[in-house]
Amino acid sequence: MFVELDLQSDVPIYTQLVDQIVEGIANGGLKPGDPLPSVRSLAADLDINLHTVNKAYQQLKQEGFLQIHRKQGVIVQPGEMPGVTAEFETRMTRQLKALAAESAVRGLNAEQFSAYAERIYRQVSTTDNGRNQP
Amino acid sequence: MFVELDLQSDVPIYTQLVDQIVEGIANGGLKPGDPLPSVRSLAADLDINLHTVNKAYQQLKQEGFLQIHRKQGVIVQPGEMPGVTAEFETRMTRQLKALAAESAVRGLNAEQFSAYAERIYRQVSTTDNGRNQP
Amino acid sequence: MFVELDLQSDVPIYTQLVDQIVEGIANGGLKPGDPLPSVRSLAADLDINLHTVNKAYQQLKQEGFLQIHRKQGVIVQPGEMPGVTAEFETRMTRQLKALAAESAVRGLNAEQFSAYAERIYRQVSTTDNGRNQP
Amino acid sequence: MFVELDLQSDVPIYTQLVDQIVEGIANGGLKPGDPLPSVRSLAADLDINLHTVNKAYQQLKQEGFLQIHRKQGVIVQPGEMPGVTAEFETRMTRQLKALAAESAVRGLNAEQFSAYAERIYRQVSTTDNGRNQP
DNA sequence: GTGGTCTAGACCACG
DNA sequence: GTGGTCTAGACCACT
Repeated sequence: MFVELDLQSDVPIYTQLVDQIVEGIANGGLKPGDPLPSVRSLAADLDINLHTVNKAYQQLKQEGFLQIHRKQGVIVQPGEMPGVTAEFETRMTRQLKALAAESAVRGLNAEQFSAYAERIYRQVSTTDNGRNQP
Repeated sequence: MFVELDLQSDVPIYTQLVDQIVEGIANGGLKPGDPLPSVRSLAADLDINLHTVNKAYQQLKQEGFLQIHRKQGVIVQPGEMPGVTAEFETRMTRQLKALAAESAVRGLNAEQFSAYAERIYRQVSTTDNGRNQP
Repeated sequence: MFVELDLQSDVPIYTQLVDQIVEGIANGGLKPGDPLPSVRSLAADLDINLHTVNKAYQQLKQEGFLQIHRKQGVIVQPGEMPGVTAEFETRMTRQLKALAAESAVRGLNAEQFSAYAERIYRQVSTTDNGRNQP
Repeated sequence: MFVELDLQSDVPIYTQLVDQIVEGIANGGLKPGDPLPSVRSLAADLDINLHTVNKAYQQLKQEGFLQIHRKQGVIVQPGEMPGVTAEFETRMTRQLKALAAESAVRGLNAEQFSAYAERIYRQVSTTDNGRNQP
């Protein structure tokens, strides 16, 4: 598994898991329809609690990135991924606002900030999922 | 006071307070050397506990954005603000990574993402603090 | 628990706690990776408030001497301890300066002062942490 | 006046004042019998509160470093300075213990620690008051 | 059961 | 009147 957890981070483990699965989808490591490990096996692999993995999966299902079937197990949402929802936009705006403000105070200008954001994006999403072309 | 809190949010109150004060500095509403309300008066204003305000102030002091004096109370760091530290870069990278990945999955491309970031920056930092020019 | 507090002292309880935990690390009573009591149990043991214990733990975490995990609780920083930082040097210099000056006025000469310092050091750091050898 | 205060330090102003006067005595800038500014004039000079200066003077008088006369004003203790009292030894031991422990944890060995202490001593007490000879 | 957060109310040191 | 410290008690997120 490609997941790396930092158990001593202040970021909850299930959140780290969510983030890394989303990253996996973004960089093409996980493609629509791909299977994910079962809750039990992933928990065993990562040596964390079942509930923690389950919570991450449930959140990803709730947001439409995963499907959870009783028999087949867990798979990456086949077909269309959810687009930019109002909820996501609110969340992203709130977080970017805080980052942008702190960046500004620390001396980064608008260009530097957006260039930084773009660089991170390109690191995270090296491969293309086929619909993010200009 | 210009602070608006969302007591229902899952973002801790003291974090919201920290963010909004940083925003205040970024947009010029708070200038270096400006006084901030005492913990007691701000707590009363916002109808929250003084310890919550204190926690926010302490964090901002710790990061070098505020100074806390015995008698004069709390003021915005006069002179130079702290620059881009390693901790800040780590934190910003981690958060941007998650946002960028989710944005990519939801269909935003690199240009859209960085343009969004830049737009937020310009909203937050309308006035200029004098050193963020190209 | 090896902690002894003087509730009458003008030294804050959380500071005494911080000092004694650092001492514990210095004399080998606490080794890297060792667990510390939970805030609640230590507070109960010492008959003080859990917030006071928490404040001490947070400060030690902040300085890099402890790690605070979600579930496992609190452990002594495994691996490398933080070295001599600029802040520490500033703090130590300030305190030693005051002590040295008063010692001089009270009739101790340089050799006596440094011998006293060395004696205290050897009392405090009886065992060896493996890297303080000449 | 040779006093320099850091108003944004967490060290109380009166303590800084006490320390600097003791330093003045240690380095010979202030000799036994020398007059000190009146409470009023020193407070005016340093732009601090009368009470603050008074508190520092009272503490120094209490410890036997100053004499305060109604008419003549304040003078450095003429004749013999107080020696090493039990109270001072307790205080010095407590502070050195904490410093030594933290130094040990941060990787300084006994020699480095005592050498550091000696170096500070010699900075502070360049001139000799005539009785600190070996 | 752990730490994280918040509240309420109190006393003290500082200036 | 200010922040610093401490207590008591509560709810919540995480595991």
